[in-house]
Amino acid sequence: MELTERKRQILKVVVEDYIHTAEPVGSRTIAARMGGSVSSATIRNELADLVEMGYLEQPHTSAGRVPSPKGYRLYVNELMERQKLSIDETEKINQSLHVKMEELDHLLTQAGRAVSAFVKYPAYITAASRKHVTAKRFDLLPVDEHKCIVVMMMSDNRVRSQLLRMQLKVDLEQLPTLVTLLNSHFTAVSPDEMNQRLMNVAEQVPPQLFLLLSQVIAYAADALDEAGQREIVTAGARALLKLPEFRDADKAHQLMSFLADSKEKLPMPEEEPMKILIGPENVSEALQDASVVVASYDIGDDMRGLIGVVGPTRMDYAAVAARLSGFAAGLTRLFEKQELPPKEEGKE
Amino acid sequence: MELTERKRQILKVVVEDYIHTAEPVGSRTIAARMGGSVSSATIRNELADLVEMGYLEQPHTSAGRVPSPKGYRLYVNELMERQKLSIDETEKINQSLHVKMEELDHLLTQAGRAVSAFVKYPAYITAASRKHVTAKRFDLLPVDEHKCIVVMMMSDNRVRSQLLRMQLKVDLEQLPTLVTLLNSHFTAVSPDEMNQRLMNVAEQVPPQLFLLLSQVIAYAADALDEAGQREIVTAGARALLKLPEFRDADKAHQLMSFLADSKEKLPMPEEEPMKILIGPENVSEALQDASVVVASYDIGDDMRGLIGVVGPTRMDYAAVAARLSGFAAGLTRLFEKQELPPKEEGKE
DNA sequence: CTTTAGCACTCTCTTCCCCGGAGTGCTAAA
DNA sequence: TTTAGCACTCCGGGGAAGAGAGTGCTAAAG
Repeated sequence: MELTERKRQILKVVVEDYIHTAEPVGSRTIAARMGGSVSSATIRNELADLVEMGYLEQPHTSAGRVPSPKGYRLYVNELMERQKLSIDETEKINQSLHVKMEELDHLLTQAGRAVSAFVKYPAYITAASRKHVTAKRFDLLPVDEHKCIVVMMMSDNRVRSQLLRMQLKVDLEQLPTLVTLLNSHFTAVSPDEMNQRLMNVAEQVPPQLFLLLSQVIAYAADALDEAGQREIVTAGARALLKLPEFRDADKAHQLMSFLADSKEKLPMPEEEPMKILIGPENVSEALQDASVVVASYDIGDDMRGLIGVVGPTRMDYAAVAARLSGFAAGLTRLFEKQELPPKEEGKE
Repeated sequence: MELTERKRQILKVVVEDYIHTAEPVGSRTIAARMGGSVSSATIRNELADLVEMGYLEQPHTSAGRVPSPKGYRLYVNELMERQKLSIDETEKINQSLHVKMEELDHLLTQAGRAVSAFVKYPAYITAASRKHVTAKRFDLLPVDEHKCIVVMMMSDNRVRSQLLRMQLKVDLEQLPTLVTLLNSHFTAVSPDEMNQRLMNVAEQVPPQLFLLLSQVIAYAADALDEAGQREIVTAGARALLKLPEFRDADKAHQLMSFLADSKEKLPMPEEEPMKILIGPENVSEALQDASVVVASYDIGDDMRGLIGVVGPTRMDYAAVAARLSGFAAGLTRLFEKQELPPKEEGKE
C-alpha cells in the first residue's frame, strides 16, 4: 500500500493532536483540522490503512487512533517542521547560560536545570569524558614545615590544588628539587603510568621526600581520574509527574529511579549533532515507553558534551528539538569563549 | 481528663501501628497488640477519650483512629523509645561516608544520598555558612607571558586556584612584588573590603600590574563568596512516590518542587543537636502535611552543618532519628579527622 | 466505678451494571 | 473514489448493592 500525501497529512495531524491532548484522535477531529475538504468517512478509510501499515494504533476497536513508534519515527524524520525559536526565546536560553564558568560542574547543573525548565521534561547533561587528561605542570608551595600546597595544571588547562599535610617534616629547601622531578617525570602521563614511575624513582629519592612525592602523586591521580570522569547530571525529573502517562506513581517512580541511577545507561549517540530515540528504539528496558532527544555540543579540542531530554513517546519533538539545539549552540559558544586558550594574540 | 498510663500505651500503639500501615487503627488491633489484657470495648472507651483530648483523630465516624500532630508530638517527646542502631548498621553508615574529601560539595551530595537511601525518605543537607571566610595567603605561578595561576589559601585552609589569562603582557619579574602586595593588603579581609582596598592601591601600582591585580581580586572575591554560601543539597526526593500519602501525583509534585527550589525555606534550627518538626509545626506552607527531622553536625571552628529528612507526618521518627544521629556523628568525626589542621602544633 | 459482651448502626470501598457518548466499520448511493 | 447513513463496539461515569471494618451505646458482670 502506498503512503499517499494525504495519508502523511493525516498522520501528521494525528501525531500533533495526540502530542497535545494525550487522547486518541478521532476521524471527526482530523477532518475538522484538515479544513473540511474531506469528510470523516474518508478519513476513516485512510486511518484503517494507516493502522494496517503500522503507523497508527488503536487502543480498542471503537477508539480513536494513537501514533505507533513507527508513526512517530516517520513524523520525526519527514513530517515534523523544524521549529524556529523566537529571538526572544533564543535570548532567554542564552541568558540562562550566563554562569561564571568557575566550575564545570556548576555549569552542567545550571544548564541541565535550564533545559528542563524550558522544555518541561527531565533533562540530563554530561561533558564528554576527557579521555587523556594528564598533568601538564606541577608546583609545590611551602606553607610551613608540615604543610604545603600542591598545584597541578592539567592538559586541558584546568588547575587543581590542595593543601597537603606532611607526615614528616621536610626541608623546604628540597621542594624545588621535588618540583623538578615531578615536572620531568610525571607530566603528560596517565595516572597508572604515574604510579608506575613512582615506583621507579623510589630509590633515587630520600625517604622523607618520597613520602611527600607519593602523596602528591596520589592526589594528582585522583584529580585526573575525577577530571576524566564523565559525570552525568540530571535535572527536573519531577516534571514527569505533570504528564498524564506518569500519573501512576509506580511508573513515575520507576523512570525517576532510572534517571537518578543510570549514570551510564542513558543513550549517548556520539556521531550526529542531534538524535531522537523513540520508545522501543531505546536499548534500556526502562525507556521502552519513553523517548529521548539528545544533542551534542562542542567543548573544544574535539571534545563533545551531550545534553538530552527524556519524555513520554508523546513528546513534543519539534519543540524539544528546537530548544535543545538552541542550548547546544549556546553551550558551544560558551566554551569557545571561555574554555579554550586564546589561539592568537589578538582575540577580543 | 487525665492522661493515664494506659492511655499513653494505647496512643503509643496507635502511632506505631499507623506509622507502618498508614491505615487508621481499630480497637481490635490495639487490644491484640496490648497482649489481650483488656477487651476492645475498653479500648474504645479510652480511644473516645483520646480523641476528645486531641491526641487522636477520626477520619470519619466509623473508622479507626489516626494520630493528630499533638499525638505525634507526645509520642516523640515521651513515648518513643530511642532506637539504638546495630553495630552492623552503624558500620554501614560510616562506610557510606568514606569519601575522598577533596570537594566539600561531593561530600554533601554523597552524604545526602546515603541518608536518603538509609531512611527511605528525601533528605537535605547543608554546611553551615562560613561567614567569615577570608583569604589567608596568595601565590601567583607564572605560566607564560599571557597566563599565570592564582592560588589562594582561605582561612579555613581550603585552597582554590585557577588559570588566569592576562590581557597585557606582564613582566614575570614583577609577579613576586604583586604577591607581596596581595599578601600584605588583601588577606584576612572580606571581599567587599578587598575591592575597597583595590581602589586605594590603584595609584601605587603600574597600570599593567593593576589590571592583573584586579583580575586576581575578582577571582578571589568570587571564590570567597562561593565558599561562604550555604549550599543545600537535596537527595532522594523520589522516595516520596513510594508512600501512600503521596500516591497522588499532584501532592508529590508539590512537595518535590518545594524540595527542589526551597534552598532557603527548609527548617534549620541551629541550637539543639536534633529537632523534630511535626506537620503544622513547620512554618512553610508546603510542609503542613509533612514532618521534618533535622540533626546538626560539627564542622570544626564552631561551625555546624545540618542534615535533615522530610517525610509524611506518619514518619518512623524513632528509626529516622537514630539513623540521623548516626550520620551526624559520622560527619562530625569525618571533619575532625580531615578538615581541621592538626591541633598539637598550636593552631593559628 | 470499671470492664465487658452484644448489637445495631455508620461509613467506606469494591463490584456490578447500566447507559450515554464517541468513534468505528460497513454498505450503498452519489 | 468519496460520502452519508447506520448499526455496533467499547470506554467511562454514575448509581446501587453488599461486604467489611469499626464504632457507640446499653446493659450486665466484676
